[in-house]
Amino acid sequence: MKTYEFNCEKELTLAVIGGKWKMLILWYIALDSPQRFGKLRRLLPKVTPKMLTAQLRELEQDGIIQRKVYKQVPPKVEYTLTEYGEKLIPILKLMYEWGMDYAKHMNISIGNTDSISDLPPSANMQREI
Amino acid sequence: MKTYEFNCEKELTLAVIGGKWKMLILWYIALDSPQRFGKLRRLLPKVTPKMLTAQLRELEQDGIIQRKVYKQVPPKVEYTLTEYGEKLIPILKLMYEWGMDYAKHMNISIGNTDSISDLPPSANMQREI
DNA sequence: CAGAATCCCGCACGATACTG
DNA sequence: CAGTATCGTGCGGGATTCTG
Repeated sequence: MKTYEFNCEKELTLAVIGGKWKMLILWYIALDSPQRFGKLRRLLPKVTPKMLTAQLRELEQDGIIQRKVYKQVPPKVEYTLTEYGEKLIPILKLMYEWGMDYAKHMNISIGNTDSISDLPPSANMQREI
Repeated sequence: MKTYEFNCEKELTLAVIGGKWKMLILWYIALDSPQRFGKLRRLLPKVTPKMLTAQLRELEQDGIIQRKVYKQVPPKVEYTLTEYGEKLIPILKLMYEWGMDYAKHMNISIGNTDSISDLPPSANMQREI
C-alpha cells in the first residue's frame, strides 16, 4: 500500500487490498494456509515473481499477512494471514458474490479461480454473512 | 470501469468500485438520494469537475447509478443508485468498518466523511450485516 | 526455491481554462 | 448549473535477466 491522504476509511481498505493481485493472493492463502511462494507462482502463472514479491511485501508491511522464513537449503517461505488479514475475507467473499451476480446479469465472462466454497470449514475465520 | 481480463469476480467488483472517487460518490448518493452534480461537487471539493463527470459516467455505464436529466434552464441532473448500486452498499459498509478498525489499530488518521450511521432508515437497501 | 536488479511504459488521474 | 476541452505526469505494473 502506498499511503496518501485518505478521505474515508473505505479508501484505506481499498489501498490495502487494491493491488493488482492482492485479492487473489489473499484468497489463495485463505484457501490453503500456510501457502508457499512457489505454490502461489503456480496458482498465479500470469504474475511475474517480481510482482508477486512486491505484492506480498506490501501485504506483509500492512500487517495483512505473515511471512515465515525457514533457514535451510533449498529456502522455504510460508505465508499466513494475520488477524486483520482474516478479517478481510468476508469483504472478499461479498465482492466475489456481488461480482458473480453482476457478471451473470451483464453477461461478462470471468477466468475463474477457486470458489469460496472451497474454504475448509476448519479455517479460523468468520465466513458467515 | 476499464474492462480487461478478469481472473475472478472479485476483480470485476474492484474494477467497478475501484476508481479514485467512486466509493465516495456511491456513498454520498446512498446517503442522500437523488443526489445532484453540484451537491457532489460541494461534498467532494478535491475532485475536479472533469474527474467527477468521468467517474459518474463510468458508474452509469456500468449500471451502478442512474442519471436523470431535467430539460430546463438552469440544467438539473439527478443521480440515484440502481439495483446493483444498492447491492454494493453492504460491501462499502464492510470496507468502512474494516478500515475504521484497522486505522485505529495502526494509528492512521483519516480525513473523515459521513458515517454509514447517517443513512436514513428509510433508504431502500439492505444495510444489515 | 525464492527471490533481487534494471529498464520501461501506459493511462488513471490531475491542473487549468472554457461553455450551452 | 452541469458540464467540455487540452495538456501533462506519476507510478503501478510489466518484461527480462541474474543469484544466494
